[in-house]
Amino acid sequence: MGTTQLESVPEPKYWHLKTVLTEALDSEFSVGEILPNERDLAARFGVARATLRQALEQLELEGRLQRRRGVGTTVAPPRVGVAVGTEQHAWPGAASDAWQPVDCEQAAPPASVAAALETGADEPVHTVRRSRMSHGQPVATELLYVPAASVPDLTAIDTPSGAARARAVLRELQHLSLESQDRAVELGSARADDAKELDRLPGSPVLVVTTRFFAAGRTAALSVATYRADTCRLTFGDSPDVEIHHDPERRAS
Amino acid sequence: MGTTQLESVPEPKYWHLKTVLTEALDSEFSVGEILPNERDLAARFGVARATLRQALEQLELEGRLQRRRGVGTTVAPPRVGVAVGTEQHAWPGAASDAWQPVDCEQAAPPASVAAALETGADEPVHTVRRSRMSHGQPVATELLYVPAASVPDLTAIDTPSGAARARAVLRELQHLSLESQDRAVELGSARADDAKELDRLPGSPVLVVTTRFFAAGRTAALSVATYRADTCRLTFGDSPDVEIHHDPERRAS
DNA sequence: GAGTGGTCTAGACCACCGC
DNA sequence: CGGTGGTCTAGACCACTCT
Repeated sequence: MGTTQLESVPEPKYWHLKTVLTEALDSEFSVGEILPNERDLAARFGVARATLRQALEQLELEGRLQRRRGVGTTVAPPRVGVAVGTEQHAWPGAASDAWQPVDCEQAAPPASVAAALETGADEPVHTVRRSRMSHGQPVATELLYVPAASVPDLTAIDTPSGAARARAVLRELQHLSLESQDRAVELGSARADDAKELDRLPGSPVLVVTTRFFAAGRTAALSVATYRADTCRLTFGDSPDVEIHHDPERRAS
Repeated sequence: MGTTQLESVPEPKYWHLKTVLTEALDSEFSVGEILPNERDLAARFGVARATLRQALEQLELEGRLQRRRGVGTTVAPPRVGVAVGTEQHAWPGAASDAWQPVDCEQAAPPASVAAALETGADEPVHTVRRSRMSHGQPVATELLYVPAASVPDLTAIDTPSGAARARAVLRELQHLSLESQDRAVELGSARADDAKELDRLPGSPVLVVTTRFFAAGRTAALSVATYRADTCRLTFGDSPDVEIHHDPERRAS
């Protein structure tokens, strides 16, 4: 008797808040517009600031909002499509692949990288840093690991430093014939240095694209690219210029 | 004078906590082991429970931990590689593509889907639900939108319902010749129904893979697949069986 | 300096699981 | 039922940006 519990599954406040805010964003706000600050918003919805923030966090994760400390919260533009699968059967650095060489150092790679390269822990590896821009904003950073054995003609003498050295490594790489490659995408959180370069806070969600390049029966290079998950949609198709804008958090059909 | 601020950039507590916990996971714990509960852990580290949870949340996002309400926190196994790019030039449903038909209904799709299908809002669309398992665990759910025009021989009469109807739609799809396809990956948060099927809470981070199938100069089908971001690594390469286990949050080199 | 988002606290209660 | 993680509160202070 009595307890006709139609409210048996009360959805969390932050979830409901997110729904309300999503609808407001769709109907009442335009891209770039700044929202009221968190204290005001929380008061307006009658919740604690922490609860409001939980909703904002998810909306930022979904690419709907952009928050910047000291500035405010703004409505984010639709995610940019970033082509990741077009350079099939081409070495990194070939014919302008949207990446910009930044730096290069020869050092022992992390253990996980050494394992993937199937190389000894003592074998020297060139570590090339590159970055990628889109619409004037940095969208990705990359660490490209190239075993010294893959670029035998490159001596320590004739490689100056910094970007020039990075370009030299990439140039040497073109001499090998690429047999195949291998890609994987997973979710990660930004390291401190990547976060700085991507203009985000450490720990921000990122899409990590790991690519292995095979040549001469070996893993000739390994690329670990870190894309901003909030602003990027990685495209793999034959026509990378399309814009779908599918809502990652869509309402029930 | 005095203030020789070598501590000028104090890293947040939760960040430091995460580092400590990561190292502990690497050295002192094995897969499947259960951690102390959050209240004990927080007390042990001398922080508030909310602060500890912030660290745990990131570790779960990175696939290092698995938390389940009412049960506890356990050390997660390495992410499973899930092949996403092998069915090149093949229709969904062809020759066992790891997906299992669940359901099918004929309804008006969300606006964003209708736009991607370049179909009128009034044109009927078959919506096939499928799910994907790996290692006995559900890893993905999919909504496959097939405009009625793509499967003209399928009448409402001879399609029973549920999984059988889903299979019928997939079977009819094979009659078209697939011209090309298009893929995109982005971060999203799980809808309530997807979350339930993936054994996660609503809002959990997911990788949304949107695939468009082209035939006869049209978009003949649209697939929106939702993968658990904490447990999955999407693989696109020619050899999907490899295991890299690259640490998404790796320490400085 | 004023205003923003980011971090942190010490509590409370709830929803869920397994015994 | 007891124990777990999930939600929520009402504060406080900090780091940052802009003016």
